[in-house]
Amino acid sequence: MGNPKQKWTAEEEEALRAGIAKHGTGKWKNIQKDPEFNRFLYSRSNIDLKDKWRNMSVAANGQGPREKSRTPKPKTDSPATPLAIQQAPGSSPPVEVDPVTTDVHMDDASKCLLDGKTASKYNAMIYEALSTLKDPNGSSTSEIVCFIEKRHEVPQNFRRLLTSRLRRLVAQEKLEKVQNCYRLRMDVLNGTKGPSPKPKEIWPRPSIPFNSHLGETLEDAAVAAAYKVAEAENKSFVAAEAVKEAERVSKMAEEAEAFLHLAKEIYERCSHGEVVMVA
DNA sequence: ATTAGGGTTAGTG
DNA sequence: CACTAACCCTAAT
Repeated sequence: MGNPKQKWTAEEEEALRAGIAKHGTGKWKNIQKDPEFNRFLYSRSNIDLKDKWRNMSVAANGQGPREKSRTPKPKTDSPATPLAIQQAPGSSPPVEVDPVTTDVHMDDASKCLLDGKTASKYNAMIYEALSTLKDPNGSSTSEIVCFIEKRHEVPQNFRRLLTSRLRRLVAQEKLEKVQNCYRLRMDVLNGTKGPSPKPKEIWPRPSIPFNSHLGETLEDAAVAAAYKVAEAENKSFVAAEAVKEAERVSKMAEEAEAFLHLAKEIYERCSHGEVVMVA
């Protein structure tokens, strides 16, 4: 009972970030066991780390906090490469195809236990409700609950389940949330759920809580070095991204200039009375 | 043994 | 009451 809820401290969060920078996402146990991160994370389980990272990711994803516009959509790195950072941008499919998008078939009889299929079932109900209600501004939780209750038998705590589901679907970019209302996303509806709005894969700020007094012991020094390496790796990754962006912008500039040139030429000719056809 | 992801609950506004 | 963050459960690997 003396265990209400242990809020994550900033130090723990930083340790987690640093741990991910060093070991990669998905290596929760490694991070947790790492003697140095363990100094901060000893009271957290690998599952706690995973959950926390998920929370941080979601917060950075949706319309959460304005500050954190980072989009760490981490994909497990290949087990063959112990190197920390080696993620190819555009290689992770954060939104997988949902097989129940249009399936609204559900017999009341098929209500068993809350197995893995429950989620899809609820998803289907939600899609059914939203696609029937067709409210351009979205439908509120209550409206959705009402709709579903009329058509299906639902458990007592359904509202809770539903809000949880809705939240998840929003996080998965399958639904849009405006105000307190939810609606289907166009790209999901059209089946154009292409690889599209894949946010850039930038790691969360790798700033690490360095101890100012480095090198007290050999171990400390080693740890400090590890931190440095992790940070450097992160920086190089971010730098690489920046270079790509710069190249893209410069290309755009080139194109714009060419366009301007063309416009000038046309203007020139027009002012000489020529008739210019533009394709 | 661990991880990923769905579900539950305490805490807050 | 709605929402979020921490915590729990379990299938899958």
